[in-house]
Amino acid sequence: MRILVVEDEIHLAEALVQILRKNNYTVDAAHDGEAGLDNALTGIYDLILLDIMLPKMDGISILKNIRKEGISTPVILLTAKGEISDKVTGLDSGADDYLAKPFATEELLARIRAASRRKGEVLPDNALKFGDIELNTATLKLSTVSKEIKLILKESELLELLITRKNAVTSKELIIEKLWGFDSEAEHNNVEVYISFLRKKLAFLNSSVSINTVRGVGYVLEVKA
Amino acid sequence: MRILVVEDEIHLAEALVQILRKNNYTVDAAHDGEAGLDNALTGIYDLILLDIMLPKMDGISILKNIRKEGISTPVILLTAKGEISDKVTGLDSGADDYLAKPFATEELLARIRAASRRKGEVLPDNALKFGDIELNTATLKLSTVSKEIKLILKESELLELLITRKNAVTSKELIIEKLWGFDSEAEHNNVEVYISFLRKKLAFLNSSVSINTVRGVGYVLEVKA
DNA sequence: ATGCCAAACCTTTAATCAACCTTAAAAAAG
DNA sequence: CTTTTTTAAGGTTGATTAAAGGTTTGGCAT
Repeated sequence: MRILVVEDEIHLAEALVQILRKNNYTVDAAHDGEAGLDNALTGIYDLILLDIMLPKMDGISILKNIRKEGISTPVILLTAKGEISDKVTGLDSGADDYLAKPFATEELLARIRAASRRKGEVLPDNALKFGDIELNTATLKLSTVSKEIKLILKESELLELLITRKNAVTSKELIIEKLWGFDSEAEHNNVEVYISFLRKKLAFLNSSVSINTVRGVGYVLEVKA
Repeated sequence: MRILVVEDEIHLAEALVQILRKNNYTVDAAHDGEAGLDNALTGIYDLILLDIMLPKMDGISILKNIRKEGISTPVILLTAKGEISDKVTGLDSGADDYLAKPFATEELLARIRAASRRKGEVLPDNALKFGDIELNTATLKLSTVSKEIKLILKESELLELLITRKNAVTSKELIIEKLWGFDSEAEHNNVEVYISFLRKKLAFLNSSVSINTVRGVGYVLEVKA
């Protein structure tokens, strides 16, 4: 269970990190909004503790941003005492919970347990989201809200790679290295075949996600308008 | 963007180098503390990944040393998992961030982006700017604030060359060498054709950037008033 | 200076070539 | 035997090259 703490007061941040580590969580900290957003966008976290007042980018903007990117990691907002409007805005923006500073350690831990429990009900582990699709790398099922289709292992691995690298163009060489191994005999055509398979399944799902070819460079995921 | 990796575990060091190169960073590696300090003191790096436990000289000493010399290159410390005291010491000594081993590739990249952004570098590594245009060499898209157009690979490579050499006149010979390779059969006319293609696309964008011909010498970018 | 010429350069298009796509079938794995 | 992976082949698309004709430039003779 990996937690991201986004808090600019170094003192409080360190305290949080220590408390959480002591309770067997893996913890990373970011001390301003931009760093927090960057970390959050990696999608590797199971929970985010997010201060609202932050340098460079406020917590609400971060929250909206990560939700827009399809990342559904539970977020607990840390609000200054009594800022009710903050709380409302936060929940509207996709927060799961809020916690007024100062707070008791036990309350924090309780809310974390609650948030992660809630998440477990909604989204299975190993689920990756991009646009309107969700890929479960454990069950190899690719789904939209209305449809679902089974992938085979290589298809899932390929799509997983493309989703985790959604901001970059992924070359066939990299794909071969990741799916077939460093010095395999696999040809470009192997990649093309699986790209073709995936496209067919995306079409079947009527997904707005498509795989874009950048000739001479590689492939990149795209959400059609 | 040039990164120095100081890490004594050859295996991890090599992995880091490969990952970073693949993400378009220029990377050098040092395998012990003294070599690391020497390299760091050159001041040519935009970022340093610094292991704490190193033969000959530990990472914290290196860090203090380069800060004492007035070098403000962002430093990300690589710490063994859970060594909080390391982290505190590290931050007190002038580190920008720390990363616990083992770490996810994406997290590493995110922290690098965050660190370089903090330093003032805003653009992703494969975005090049000149005048009112921005070229993304990964997606091959050329854009102004209002418009965007797709380039093909050779066009992008050519424009990239012109942008990186914006203060010099770039000869057709050099262009041929860079885009077609050392002893290719390519003619001057091949270059002229792609220059023509690029000019057409710049015109489409209504960009203030134009490609200036210096007769007998080569081409140079220019921003119209 | 003026006009002419040759060289350098520009632009467009058609043909060629390489990258990519798709499908089917063979081979391998389970 | 079924499912997955690999190989293979033909088709399609789009990039590259080559070629031709037009335009600009600068040198040079007048």
